[in-house]
Amino acid sequence: MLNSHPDTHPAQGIVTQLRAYLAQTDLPDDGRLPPERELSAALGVSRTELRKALDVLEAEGQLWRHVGKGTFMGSRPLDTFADIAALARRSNPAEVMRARLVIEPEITRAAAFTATPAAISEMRLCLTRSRQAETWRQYEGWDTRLHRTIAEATQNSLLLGLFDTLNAVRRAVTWGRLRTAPVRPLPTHHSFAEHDAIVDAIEHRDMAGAAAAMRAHLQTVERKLLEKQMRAANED
Amino acid sequence: MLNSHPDTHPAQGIVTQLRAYLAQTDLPDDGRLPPERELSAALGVSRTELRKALDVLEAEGQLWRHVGKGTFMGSRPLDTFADIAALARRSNPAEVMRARLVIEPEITRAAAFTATPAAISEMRLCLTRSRQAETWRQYEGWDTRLHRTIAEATQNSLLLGLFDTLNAVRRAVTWGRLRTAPVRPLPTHHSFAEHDAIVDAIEHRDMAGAAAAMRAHLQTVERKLLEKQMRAANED
DNA sequence: ATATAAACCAAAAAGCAATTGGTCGTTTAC
DNA sequence: GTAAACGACCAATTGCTTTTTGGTTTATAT
Repeated sequence: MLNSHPDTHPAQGIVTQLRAYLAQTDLPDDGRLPPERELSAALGVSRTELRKALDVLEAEGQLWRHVGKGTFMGSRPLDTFADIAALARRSNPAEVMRARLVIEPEITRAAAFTATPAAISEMRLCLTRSRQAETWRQYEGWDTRLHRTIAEATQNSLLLGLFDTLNAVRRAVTWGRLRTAPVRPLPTHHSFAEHDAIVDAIEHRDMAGAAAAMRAHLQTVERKLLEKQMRAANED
Repeated sequence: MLNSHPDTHPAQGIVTQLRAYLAQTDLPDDGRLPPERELSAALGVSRTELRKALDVLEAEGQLWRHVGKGTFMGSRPLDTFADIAALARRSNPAEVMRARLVIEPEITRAAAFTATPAAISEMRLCLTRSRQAETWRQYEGWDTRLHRTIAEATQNSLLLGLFDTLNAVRRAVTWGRLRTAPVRPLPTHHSFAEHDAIVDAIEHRDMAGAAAAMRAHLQTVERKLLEKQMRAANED
């Protein structure tokens, strides 16, 4: 009825019409444009033709669509670059250790500012349990839980998420054969005193001290790891 | 006040009763045990007393609980927070800002140590382009790229991945209506000088200075954001 | 005093209806 | 005759409500 003269390719005209609409219309913050059914009615074209025009713009990369979600301007948001497996593949133990040295002291510093008494007593529990551990596996469990409790104490779910990601990559990265010995942790294990120092600093709201203690602890872990690596290399 | 009294008599019996129940009962695959209300009825004890017993077992690390989920045997599954959308849903602009303040200065510090001349000249390019930006969208593009170039300069793919995660969450979080104004960035925009200071410090291998400059920059951004929020609130 | 029962709370889950891009079949128009 | 238009349907997704669940508080009773 309306376009009684199909002189040119009709789709092309609808594309320009759609471009004009997008240029002059205020889109919401997320760049979402109206659903196809509404838009086709607003533009006075059929949904079929509108979809052809949208196909063109999508091929040009100017918008992206998804069933149930809608149609959005801009480029499709890259989903989950935080793929643990991919990260672990690209990374290596040395990088993980350096990343921990960058991230965890600052998380500890923040935790010293925000930790609740409940969080601190949970840290103390981890200290006690890790000392009572009969196997290295148990010890590692409490050690991991201590570090995560510190991250939780920041009361920042995003920081906690980043910590978890870091932790997941740490476990996923191949640490070669340098694994824990089957003997039980000795009471002179370096981490005990270092963990105590960290929690003490947090309890005293000593932000600088907490960060320094965590950094010192991780540096010790790094050194021990290198020594193990050396020994393993010499055994070959 | 906490555990001055061992109070072995009442709770201890329920703990053993609960242990016996857990030993003889077939739990589902996920290790979930009945809700407290059912379990207390089944064991013939009050919920208060059952909860005391559950507290003991939880402190021992034999089970974990979560509101809305339930109570489960074993150790709490370290929920892999790699999902950007889930993180964004749990987080908020204030958390994102705080997380940036915790993470990015240290990344900048590390970058000051490892940045190559090529990386530094790319940072300089971002500075120039951001000054030439005609729209806020363009400016944001170069600003984002500058920050990412700094993260790349750490030459640590894991740190870069964590930065990307942080950045993705930042974009995914709903910033409400406080969006960029449609005017072009003024030459007196605070970020210009601050960005310069960051890159200068990196170029001079001044790790402490680079971290401080980044922290100052982010604090300015935070302040400006709060001002915007205030203004938006007053307009309502 | 202490334990109990009940009520309430917020987080999480489960269920349900509405929305939305994608697809197919039939009808309509020129 | 051919292509557009229309309608119906589908599955993914969202938004909302209701239910469940651990955690907390309050009043009551023993």
